[in-house]
Amino acid sequence: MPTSRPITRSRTRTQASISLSDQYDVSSSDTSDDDNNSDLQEYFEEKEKEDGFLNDQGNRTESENMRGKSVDEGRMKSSISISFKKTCKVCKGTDHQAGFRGATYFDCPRKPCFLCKLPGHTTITCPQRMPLENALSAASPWRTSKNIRTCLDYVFKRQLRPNIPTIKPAFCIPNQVDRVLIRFHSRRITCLEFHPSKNGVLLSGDKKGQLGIWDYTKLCEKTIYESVHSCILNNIKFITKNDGTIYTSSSDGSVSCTDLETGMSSRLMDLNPDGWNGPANWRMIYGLDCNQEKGLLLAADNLGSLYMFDPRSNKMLTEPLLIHKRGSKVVGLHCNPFQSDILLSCGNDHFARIWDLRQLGTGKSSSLCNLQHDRVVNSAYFSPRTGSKIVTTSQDNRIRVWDCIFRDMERPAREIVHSHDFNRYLTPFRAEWDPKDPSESLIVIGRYITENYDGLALHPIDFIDTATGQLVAEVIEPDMPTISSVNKLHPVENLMASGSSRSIFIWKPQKQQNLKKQKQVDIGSDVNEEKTENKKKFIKLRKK
DNA sequence: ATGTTATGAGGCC
DNA sequence: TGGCCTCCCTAACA
Repeated sequence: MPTSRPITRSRTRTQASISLSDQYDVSSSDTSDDDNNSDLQEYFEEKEKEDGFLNDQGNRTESENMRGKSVDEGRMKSSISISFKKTCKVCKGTDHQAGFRGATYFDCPRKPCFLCKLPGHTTITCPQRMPLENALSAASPWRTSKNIRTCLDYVFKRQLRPNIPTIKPAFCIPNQVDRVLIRFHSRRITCLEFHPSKNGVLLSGDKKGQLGIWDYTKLCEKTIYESVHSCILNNIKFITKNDGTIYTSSSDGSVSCTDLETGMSSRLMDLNPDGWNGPANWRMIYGLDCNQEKGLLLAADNLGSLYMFDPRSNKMLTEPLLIHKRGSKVVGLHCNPFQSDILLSCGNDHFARIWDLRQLGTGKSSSLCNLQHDRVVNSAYFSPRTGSKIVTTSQDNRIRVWDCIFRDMERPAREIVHSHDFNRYLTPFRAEWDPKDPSESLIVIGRYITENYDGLALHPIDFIDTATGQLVAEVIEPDMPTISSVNKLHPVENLMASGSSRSIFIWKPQKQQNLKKQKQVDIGSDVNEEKTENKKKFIKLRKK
């Protein structure tokens, strides 16, 4: 049985960079799995091949099931009296097993596809699983509705048309790890933000409410402020670019203002002034954004309400306004970069909604537009330059793009199937625009399911061209086996910061970009190895 | 090495 | 509406 191959990819690095693979011997492989292989395991392998578990469709016919069962039982009876058949952890069936085989994950064939949610196949054969070379087939075609509805036309139409370039420049992908802060935070990272004016400063928040400040141009200059919040730090925002003050929101129900130099923070707003009165009464703030023109802060809580206040006078401007279904969490807020009175919100009620702040205060609290999704909307963002497009990330494993917010909003212009449907314990995935792309079409988002790269199970960071639905690049790092759900592109430089578990990675473009996926499906190898080799090494390294 | 646990949303009654 | 159960590629720590 072949063992996993060592990492052979060569990479150039800067002097200051940290490379995990420099710190351990990648060619010395862990041993041991082969010896433990029981007859039973071999039998399961054989049977899977016989039964066509690995067939094209990933389906099993009824007769095959029956046949498998009887052979199975016959064998078990002949050897032992107590049945200890291995069952599928998903459906508890006994004739197959879901899970990793080497670096390739096999789904339970009896469940709908984990990627596109449709029955009849698994993720391995899913037609929506985007290969880099042939990605066009992955996205659904442009949709046009006959019912063209004009929305926000009065704001955008004239100003924006001339600003949209006709020639699309080549994308520049930061696909090579430049430097890393391993275990910088004590809990998983929940948000990242580049300082808008201080070069090389990256701010990060974690699940515990701690704020991290890292000058990545000087590797050693990093600070953690521990007492900014008491639980999940959800957002970091600036009101003025040259300010040394940041505004943060948290699941502790507060919005804080923190001085970056001193770490002194003050509460601007606290939805839980009486402390903990049980989970039913606890309020959390997930959405936060600022209206740059007016210098206002907008925050939204877990019960569907929006709060507007002036951070200078620390006065609430209006009563809390219900902008999503009562009792449902508002997950995100985003002010339009071109017209900051236009607000985009998204929430657990499966909607993203567009609002005009000028109409909110006058008691006319109906939204301009409601964008329906099939499940929870993790994020919704206006495009960074013109604000005329919207990208949303929903838990139904689809990224939706609305192309022109002053035209047809009935349906998204494009739906891209992409794996970001997570169960608990992860920071929600959010597709974000590349602020440097003049065509406003490139987005970045981490991927949940693994891909097999030269025998390594890795979670890539995907760059997708929303104009075509094409997967432009999938960025991986052999030393990063964890999921990178927080990804932030630098507003000016060709850099990306990504938060993966407790570590932060800074990525830069490779001189010669090699975007071709090095994929090897090694069905049948390393059958017993649940955790891949690189994962084990990463764990070892972190324990040092 | 293996078990535990942090936790959220959907679905059912 | 609320309580209870379930859940598929986690990650870190006992």
